[in-house]
Amino acid sequence: MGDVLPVSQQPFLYQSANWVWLKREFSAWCELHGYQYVETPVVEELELFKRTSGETSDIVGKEMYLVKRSSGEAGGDDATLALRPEGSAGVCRAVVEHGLAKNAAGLKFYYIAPMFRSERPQRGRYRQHTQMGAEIFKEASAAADVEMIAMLAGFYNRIGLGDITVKINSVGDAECRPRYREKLIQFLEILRDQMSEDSRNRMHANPMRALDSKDDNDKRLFADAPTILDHLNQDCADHFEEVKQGLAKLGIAFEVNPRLVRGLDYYTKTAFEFECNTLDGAIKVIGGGGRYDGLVAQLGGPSTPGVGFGTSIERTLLALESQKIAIPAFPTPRVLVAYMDSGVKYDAFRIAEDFRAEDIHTDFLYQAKNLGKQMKHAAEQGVEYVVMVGGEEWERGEVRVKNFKTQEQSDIPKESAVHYVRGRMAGKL
RNA sequence: GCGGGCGUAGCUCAGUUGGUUAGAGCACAGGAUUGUGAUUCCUGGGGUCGGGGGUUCAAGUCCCCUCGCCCGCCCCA
Repeated sequence: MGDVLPVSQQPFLYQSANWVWLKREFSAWCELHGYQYVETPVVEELELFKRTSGETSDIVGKEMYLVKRSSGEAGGDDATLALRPEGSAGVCRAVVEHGLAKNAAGLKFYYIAPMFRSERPQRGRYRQHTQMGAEIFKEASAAADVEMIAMLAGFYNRIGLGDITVKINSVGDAECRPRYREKLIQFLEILRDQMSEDSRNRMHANPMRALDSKDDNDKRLFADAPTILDHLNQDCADHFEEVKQGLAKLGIAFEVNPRLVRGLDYYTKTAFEFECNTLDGAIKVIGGGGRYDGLVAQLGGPSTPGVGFGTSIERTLLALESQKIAIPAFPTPRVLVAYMDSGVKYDAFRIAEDFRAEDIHTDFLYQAKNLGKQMKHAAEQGVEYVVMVGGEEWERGEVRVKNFKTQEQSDIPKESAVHYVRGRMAGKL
């Protein structure tokens, strides 16, 4: 990502008002569903990600930023730490470390946090991206999967994003997936010499991903490949069935894609992705997630089911931009308190504080040479009222209040200026 | 990680076969206008020409390296 600044010439993606708004919307939506905020460190033990994401995954294999310990620390110069490439592993680690899975039921967490992957950056794909995610622990029921999908769909809907396609799949579990995997490798072996080099390299490390090849010839070759959905055991099949039925009952449209695979090895049963059709192919996926029933146990905790999702702020903003969805700008001041000369500057300052104490967004210039400058500033900021301090009326204990829209102005006792303006503003509504 | 394109003022860009002190528009600041903004006129501040090295009497311009952004892959969010 680049610098996120309150500058209107910045690209939409990097305007800070957009970020503030999106994060607030997400927090509010999660809290409405009973999720509570968590934060975990950016830097974790490298081993955590190796163990959870899978040694053969691209993320661990070539996209992780490695961090050396300081030379004074035990462990010396070895790069045994890493910048987190994804969010779930750290949250699971915290759940295990604090024994959270042992006592509370229905743990529901959300987070908004930067993730790091060492790749060649391009539009919609950054070395640092910010993920908004949620996780549910200790819930094996398919209803939890349904809530995750419904919640993310509801979030996009809440922020006005349309043209979203929900794709779901089941990737099986530790029992049925290896069986399918063997069968798939057998199928691919026969085509070995005809497939693309990329697919040949992938077929043993991650055969399910090979099926997802973009090569036209591969697509044709793999058309009749066995699918995971035909090889699920009873438990996984029942679970998937309930997810589909649950989504249907909630009126959430979805497509089943038996070739959908996620980039991390720890997923079990449900996997899902959200595509935004107004974005280009490569960056269409703006969010995704799935179930990870083995993850907590893998980290040394009690056997604890979990399901989660993540969505990228960057891609979500690109999606909002592609649909020309207006995001509220930062609020601008409604009142400017101006002063005639520096002798009354702090009197004006105090009056500005009176307005702010009444929750009226009020501006004040620290060093204004003359009233003209302050008027110009008021115009640029689009304020509704200017309160002028100084001159004859100030001697009488009054301030001059100017309605910037109508040009009308009148002198008001200084202690009732706030109530005067507030009354006018309220009357206008 | 692989292949390609682009980096000149805050922004959009110009800059000839290498040749004085790198320009324009917009934006910004000051003044005309010391109790009232939008027009106009005048003046001004701003640049490591992405960075480093090389060739040359001379480099924004040519060569090499590097960083950043963008595009296509791999992969992902």
